[in-house]
Amino acid sequence: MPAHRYTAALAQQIELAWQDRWEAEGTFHTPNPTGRLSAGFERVADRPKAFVMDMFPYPSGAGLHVGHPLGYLGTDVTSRFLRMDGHNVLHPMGYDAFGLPAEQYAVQTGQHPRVTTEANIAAIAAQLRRLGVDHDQRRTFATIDPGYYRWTQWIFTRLFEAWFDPEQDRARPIAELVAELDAGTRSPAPGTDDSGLPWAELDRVQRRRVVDAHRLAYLNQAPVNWCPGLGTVLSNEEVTADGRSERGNFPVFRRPLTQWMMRITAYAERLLTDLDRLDWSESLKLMQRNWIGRSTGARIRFASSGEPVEVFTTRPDTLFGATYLVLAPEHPLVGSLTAAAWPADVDPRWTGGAATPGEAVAAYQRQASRRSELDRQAEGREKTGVWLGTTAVNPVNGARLPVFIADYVLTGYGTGAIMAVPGEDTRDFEFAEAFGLPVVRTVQPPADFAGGAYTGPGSMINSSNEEISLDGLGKAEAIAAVTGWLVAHGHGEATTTYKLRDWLFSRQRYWGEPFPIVYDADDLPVAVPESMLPVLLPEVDDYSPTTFADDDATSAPEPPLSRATEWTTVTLDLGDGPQQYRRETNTMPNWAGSCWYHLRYLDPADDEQLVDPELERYWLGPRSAGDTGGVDLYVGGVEHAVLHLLYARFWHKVLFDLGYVSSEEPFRRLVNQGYISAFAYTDDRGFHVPAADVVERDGQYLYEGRPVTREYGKMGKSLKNVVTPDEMIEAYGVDTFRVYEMSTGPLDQSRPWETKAAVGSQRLLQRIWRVVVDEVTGAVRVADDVQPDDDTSRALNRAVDGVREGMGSLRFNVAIARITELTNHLTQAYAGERPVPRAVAEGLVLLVAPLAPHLAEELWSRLGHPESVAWASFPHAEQRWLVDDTVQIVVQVNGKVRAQVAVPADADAAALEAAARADERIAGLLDGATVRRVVAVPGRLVNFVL
RNA sequence: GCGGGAGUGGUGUAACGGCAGCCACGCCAGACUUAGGAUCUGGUGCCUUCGGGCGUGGGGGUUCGAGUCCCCCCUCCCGCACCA
Repeated sequence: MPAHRYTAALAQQIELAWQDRWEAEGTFHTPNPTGRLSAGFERVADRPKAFVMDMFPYPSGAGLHVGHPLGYLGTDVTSRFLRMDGHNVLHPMGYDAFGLPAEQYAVQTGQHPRVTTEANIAAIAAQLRRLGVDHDQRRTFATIDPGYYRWTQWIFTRLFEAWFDPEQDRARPIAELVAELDAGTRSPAPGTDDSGLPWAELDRVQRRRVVDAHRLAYLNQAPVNWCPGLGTVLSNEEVTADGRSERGNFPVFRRPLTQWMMRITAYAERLLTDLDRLDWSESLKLMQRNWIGRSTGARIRFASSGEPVEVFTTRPDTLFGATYLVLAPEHPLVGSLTAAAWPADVDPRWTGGAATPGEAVAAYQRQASRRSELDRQAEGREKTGVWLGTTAVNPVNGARLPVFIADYVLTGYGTGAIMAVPGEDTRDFEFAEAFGLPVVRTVQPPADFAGGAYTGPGSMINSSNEEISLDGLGKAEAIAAVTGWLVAHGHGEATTTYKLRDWLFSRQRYWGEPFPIVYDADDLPVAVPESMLPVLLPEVDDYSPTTFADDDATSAPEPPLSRATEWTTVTLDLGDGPQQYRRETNTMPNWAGSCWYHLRYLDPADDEQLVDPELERYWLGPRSAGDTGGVDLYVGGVEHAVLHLLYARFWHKVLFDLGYVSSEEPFRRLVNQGYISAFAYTDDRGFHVPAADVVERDGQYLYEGRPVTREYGKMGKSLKNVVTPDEMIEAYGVDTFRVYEMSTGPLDQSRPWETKAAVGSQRLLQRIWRVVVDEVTGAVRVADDVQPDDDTSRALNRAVDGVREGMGSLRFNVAIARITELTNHLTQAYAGERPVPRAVAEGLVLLVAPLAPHLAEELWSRLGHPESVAWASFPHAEQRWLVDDTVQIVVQVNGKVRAQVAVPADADAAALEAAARADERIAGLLDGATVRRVVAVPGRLVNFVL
C-alpha cells in the first residue's frame, strides 16, 4: 500500500485536525448586522443572507443510526455551498430538551432530568461535531435553559395579554379590548358572557371573566383527553385515531377539566390561506389543509320543545330530505329536550330498553363517555343512539323530526348536532336502517343506482314548499337558493367551520416550562410581570405525576408541581401591594419551546428582548411585497407535518400581529428529508438475525451458513439492522460517509441503506486525493505552468454547471455524479506522470468542498492556500465551455434513430437537413421514399417523416 | 372509504417533450500483487438468425417524436378516517 493513500486512517486524522482548527478559528461564526455577534460583519455586508435550519433534535439518549444525520448533512452541504457562493449563511443548531423521556428516566432513577438531558445533549453535540457540520457554536442553546424558557414564558404572557379581533383579522393587545368595552364601542364576543348582563353592569370579577374568555391563552372547562396511564391530559394531536396516547399507547378518555387553551382556531383561515404563499411540498400543505379542515355550508335552526336546535351541514340543499336530528351525547341541549316519558307507541329500537327517555339518555351518555374510541371501532361502527322522546320542526316544510343522541355525531365539530338526510348521507342511512327511520330522496340518482345513500351529483327532487322550489336545480344552485331562503326567514345562515380545535396547552408534568401565571384571591389568573421572569422550575422530590390504572376514567390529574407547596404559594407585589398568590402548577407541552426557536438563534444571549427587531428583519424579514419572510430552508422529518409546524406558524403569526416580528411565517421553504430503511433477515424460526453478519451467495442470504429470509424495514434494534454513523466513520472516515449518504438520492427521498456500497464514495475521494497528491511521495503533483486542453476545460465547466444545479435543488446525488465524471476524466486524461493543471485541480477541490469538507480543506491547504476553503468562492461555469463547436446530431427516420452526424453547433435547420441527407445510411433509407415532413431542431436532431 | 405521491437494468438512481439508463453498487474479465473483502483498467438493459428487434407497471390518446403531457386500469407508499 502506498504511504500516502487516502485511507480511513488518514481521513480520520485529517478530519479531527480540521474540526479542531474550525473551532479554534471560529470559521463558522456568522456575523449579525448589529449587536453582540456583529464582529466581522463588514466582510459579509454586501452578501445576500441565507438562513438554513434543521429541526432541532430531542436528546433522547437512544443511539443514533445513519438515518438521523441525513437532514443535518443536507443542510450542512447547502449551507457550505451557499457560503462559498457568496451568501452570509446562518446555520445554527439547538436542542429541544423538555419532554417525557427524560422525565420518565428521572422517575425511574431519581436523577434530576436536567442531569440526564444535559449528558445526552453533550453526546449529540459531540456526534454532530464529528460529522463536520458547520454550525455556529455561539448560537447553540437548549429549550431547558432558563435564559431561553424565560422568553417562552414571555411569549405566553403576550398570548395571555392578547385577543383576536375578527373584524381586523388579527391579534390585538387585551387593553384595547377593555378600552372598547368600557367605551361601549364593542360588545363581548358571543359565548364570553354567560351572565347576560351588559358590560357596564358587571362587577370587577365578572368583567375579568368576560375579558379572560377573549384571550388567546385562556382557561377553559371543556372535555379534554385525559390519560390516566400517563397521569396527564393530551392535545387532540397527541391522541391516535384509535383513542390512545401517541406516547405509551395508553387509553385516553374524554373528561371535562379546566385547562389552558391556545386559541389557534382564530387563525384557522390565515393558517390555511397562507399555505399558498409557502415553498413547501404539496403533500405537506395538504396534510395541514386536511388538519385545518375547512368546510363551508350552513347553520340551520330547527324549532323544538325548548331552545331551537342548531345544526351544521355542508348540504343545505338536501334539507327537504331531513327525516330526523341527531345531537352528540354531550350536547348542552340534551337535558332540556329530553321528554318525561315515551309515547305509547314508541318504537322499541329507539328507547335503548329504558323505561323513560331520561333513563335512556343517562345510560347512553354514561356509556359514550366511558367508551374509548377503540371500543367503538371494535364494535364495527354499528350505529347506536337513543331517542330523546321529542321532535323538532324542519323549517322548510314543517315536518316533525324525531331528535336522537348518537355517538356518531361529535361534540367538537360544527354545532355538535346534525340534520340527518339518509337519502344522501351514508352514515345517516345506516342509522336510519338500524332505527327504522324514513328515507326521502332529494337528489335524483342515476337509473342504475343500487340503493342506499346516493352521494353523487344529480337534479333536486321532492324539494319544494309554497315559497321555494329546488326541484331541477343542481347542487350549487340549490345550496344558494335554500340558504337565501333560510336567511330571509331567520332560520339559518351560510357559515364555515373547521376541524381544527383550540390547542390544549396544559400538561400535568414536571419537565416542562412552568406557566408564568399566578391566581389572585378571586382565583383570577394574572400574568407574572416581565421583570419576574423566568418562573424557574422548582426542585421537587418526585418528578412523576400521579398516574392511575390505564382504564380509570374517573381519576383526576395531580401535577408534580402541586406538591411543591412552598413554591405554589407566593407573595408578590403586582402593583397593589404585597398579596398572596397561588401559582399555576401545570407545565407547558413539549411543543412550546419549538414554536419560536428560529427567532432565538439570531442572538440566544439577548436578555433584553425576545429578538432584536433589526436582526429579525435581516434574517427573516420579507424580501419583497407579498413575501411571507421566514427561514430560507428548513429541513426536518415529515412526522412534524401538523403538530410542530402548525403551532410554530400560529405563534409566529401572533408575534407578527403584535408587532414583534416583520415576517408573517416562520419557515418560507421547508423540505422533509427521506428516511433510511435497511434490509433485515429472519431465520427459520422467524427471529431476526444481525443483518451485518448476513452474507449473500448466489442469490441466497446466509447467516452462519444457514439460509435466512430477507425483509425490508425501518432501521431499528428490533430488526437488528442498525448501522451507526460511528461505525461508518470508523470504517471510512466521515467525508466518505457524508458523500455516500448524499449520493443515494435526492434529499427528500427515502432510500435503502447498503453499507458496502459506500466503497464507491471512498474510491471517489481516493481518486480526488490522487489528482492532487502523489500517493507514493505525498508531494503535491499539480502543474502550475500547464493550460488545460479543451476537453478538460469542457469537463470542468460542465461539472461546475451540474454541481451547481444539484446543490440548488438538494439533489446532491446529481452533484456527486458530475464530480465523479470530472474526476474520472482527470484520472484518465492525466494518467501516469502527467500532473493535472492547477486551475483544474483547484476547481475540483472547490466543487467537492461542501460535500467532503475535511478532504477539501486538506487539499486546498496543500495546494498552498492558508485560509479555509469554506470561505473560498464556488466556481462559476464559463458559458463558452458548455457548448461544443461541433455537436453530434441524431438523425431519425419516422422517430427512430438511424444515424448520427457531426455538424457545427450553430448549424441552422437547413444545414442540419443537408448534413443528414448526406449521410450514406440515411440516403439509403430515404432513397425511393417520399419524405412527407422534415423536423429539424438545431442543436438536437433531424427527423424525416415518411 | 376519501385525499395525495410514486412505479425506469439485479440494486440506488439519471434523463429542457428530442440518442432511455449519466454516476455508483453488484457482477464478469483483466492488470498490479505472496495475498486481497485494497487499488487500477475494460465490459455489463433484454432478445437476436448479428441484419436488427424489443424495452421506463398495463391499456388507450395527443405529438414528427412521450419515461416525461392527457384519460382509464393495476400495484406500492403516505396522510386522514363516523368531521355532517
